[in-house]
Amino acid sequence: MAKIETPRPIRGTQDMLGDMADRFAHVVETFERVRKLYGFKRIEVPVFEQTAVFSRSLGETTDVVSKEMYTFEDRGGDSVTLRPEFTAGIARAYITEGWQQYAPLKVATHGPLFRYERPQKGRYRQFHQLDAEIIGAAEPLADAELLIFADQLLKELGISEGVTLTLNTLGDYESRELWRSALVAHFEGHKDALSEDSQERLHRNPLRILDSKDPRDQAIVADAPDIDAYLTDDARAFFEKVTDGLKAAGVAWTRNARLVRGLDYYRHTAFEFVTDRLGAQGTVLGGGRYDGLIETLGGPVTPAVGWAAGIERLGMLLETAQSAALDVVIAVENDAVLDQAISGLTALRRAGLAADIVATGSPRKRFDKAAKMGARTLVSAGVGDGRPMLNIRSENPDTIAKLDKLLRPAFR
RNA sequence: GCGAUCGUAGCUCAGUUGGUUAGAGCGCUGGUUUGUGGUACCAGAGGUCGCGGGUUCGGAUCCCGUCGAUCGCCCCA
Repeated sequence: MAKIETPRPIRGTQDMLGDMADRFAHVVETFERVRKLYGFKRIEVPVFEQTAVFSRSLGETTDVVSKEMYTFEDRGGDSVTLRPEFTAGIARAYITEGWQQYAPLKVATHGPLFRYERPQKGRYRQFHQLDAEIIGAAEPLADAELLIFADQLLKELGISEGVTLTLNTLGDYESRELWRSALVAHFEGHKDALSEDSQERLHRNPLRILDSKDPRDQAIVADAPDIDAYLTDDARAFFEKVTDGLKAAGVAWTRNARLVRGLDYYRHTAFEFVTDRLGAQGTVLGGGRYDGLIETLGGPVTPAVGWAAGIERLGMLLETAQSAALDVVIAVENDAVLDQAISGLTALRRAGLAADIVATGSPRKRFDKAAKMGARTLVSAGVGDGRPMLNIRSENPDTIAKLDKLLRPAFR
């Protein structure tokens, strides 16, 4: 017989057990709790969509569309794509499901996303994000609320230490175009001194030169114009109202005039919560206002703003894993009382206690094995003088009384 | 797509300038205490040293290739 070869996991996917899985669950549970405090409705949207949902919304950045999406043909010959982000799918649902009737709509979701990239620290091909959006709200108050929500989430996760909110405005359409022209003019003037990558970016995506890591670009970037000089009065007023909201809520932030978004449908607010504790992947939560997107997908002109956060990255920042500790573990030291133990175990669980049983392997070793499981209370079940015996080991008399009441009937 | 580092037991890792039957801890299985015991003691199972080729009397160790992992570049919706 030829040896059966076990299929390997797909590159960039993860199997989680123990510590990482506990961290993951804690992030999601915290998000679900906080999102309700802000009145965000839970929604579910498909994991895959017609490719057009994403290719149309991502538009010009052809690299992303052609190389970095999981796109394939289904049996009917339709091109489908595993969602690489939440926003486009939610925007599509907003249009096709008639959610316009609920505008302004505050929604939240979480789940897996897929991007065909080389994995590295905090970057996977199947990864997971939390997502919050406000659709149909043009006021800066919506931006501020989303940011205050994000801030509270990070604080409740206990990871706000060492994480800073960096904020910028991309202005309205007019401001943005003026700024872009000024930037291109500036970089054209220093074209020869730019890195090869940035010379390429100059044609494709000039705003991206601003966050180049190449030291040759840094000096030129430092002298590049900020958007401030090009903001229209409306755009300036909008940004001020967002920051006023943050101030009123006591949310700290720093201006990063170099923070940009590659896609044209982004307007006004752009933000990232960043840390230096995750290697090259410093963004923990990011988002912005995308007033142009829904129109791009064939919907009505609809203002919207949102953010997403990597669950894995948030999990990595948690101080300690919140493992689900057992309340009780029962060591069955004699198989003659196995039925009694199962009955008692069931009674514990029905009473809402987290309980488990050790009833396999050498009976003599079961007690030690149970002790290693780290339950709050250890119970041994055996036989003494020919009768079932129960020993509840706890320092706390109340605990003993409570467990005895639940377990004793099974052992009579 | 590019670069650097790394692949030895289920897991975490030792393994000398190349030298004879490849090691530890944890985990797993069994045994020991005539015992109400808190991670003990003893033993066992488990490895063609990622895979393929080369150099050599001899390769886990050196060289080449390949696959995989990690971290970074590009990209970052």
